[in-house]
Amino acid sequence: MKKTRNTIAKTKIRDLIFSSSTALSQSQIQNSLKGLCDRVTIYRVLDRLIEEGLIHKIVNTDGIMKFASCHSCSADHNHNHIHFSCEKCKSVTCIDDVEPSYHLPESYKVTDAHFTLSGLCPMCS
Amino acid sequence: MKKTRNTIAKTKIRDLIFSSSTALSQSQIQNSLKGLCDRVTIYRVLDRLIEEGLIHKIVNTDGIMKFASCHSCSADHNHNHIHFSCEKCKSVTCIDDVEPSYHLPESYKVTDAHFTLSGLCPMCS
DNA sequence: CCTTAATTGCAACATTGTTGCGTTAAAAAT
DNA sequence: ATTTTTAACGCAACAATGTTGCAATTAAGG
Repeated sequence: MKKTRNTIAKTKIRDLIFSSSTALSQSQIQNSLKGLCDRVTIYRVLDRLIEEGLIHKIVNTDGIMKFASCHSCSADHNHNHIHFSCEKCKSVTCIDDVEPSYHLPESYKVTDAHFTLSGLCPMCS
Repeated sequence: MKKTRNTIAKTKIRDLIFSSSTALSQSQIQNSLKGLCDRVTIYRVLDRLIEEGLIHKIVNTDGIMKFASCHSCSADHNHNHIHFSCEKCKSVTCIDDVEPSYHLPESYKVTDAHFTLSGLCPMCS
């Protein structure tokens, strides 16, 4: 398999995501980095971090992708916890301690769950 | 409040969505209409249909918006049923008879649930 | 038929995300 | 310490989704 390198951009982006209490979008990361690297590089670093199992990708209710660290899902590495999306401040938060329950007809083969509740977060309500 | 008009485009788009077993994206609708109206018109008609409570909007796992009829949620008009997103044929289906259950800390004010399971639909598995 | 304002088409724009390619720079090999 | 390899980068260009402003059109009520 391919070797990966530890670059300045990768380290900075990883640290940003790991120190954030909410999931971050590419544009949020770009604003924090203040021109450290190109837009495209951020996308490519994010792809690599996902491949390495360090972060996971969440679709927000507005269709924008957000990225969060995998500290709670490192055990069996499932990302099937609930996410909360605030309609006011647009923050996306992983609710790590809540696992969703569901039931589907046998004919469906489920591989992933994407459960997001929207409303007002503790800060905005 | 504003009066709404029944135009050819609106009628056709409504019929399309209501006769479809899966949720449709703007581009899918555009392909079906074969130049009946402009791209922008489709977006505006969809907005109106949502406002009128005839259809609802679903974010697919890839971030693309899909639109489906509201036949099952007309009672108390909640769209909090489960959706299934097929990774192969990219179809999004409303699983009307399954309601998700969840539990969140009191500090969060939940107004909507967006629950999508992904994997393989009955046709693709 | 006439009026009015909801709806449309078109052009332009914003944002997110991707791809190709020549250059740069980690990190291993010498 | 220097060379080599190739992962990672910057830049330009592109694609797709979605939005906005404005002039022209047209549904629907009088």
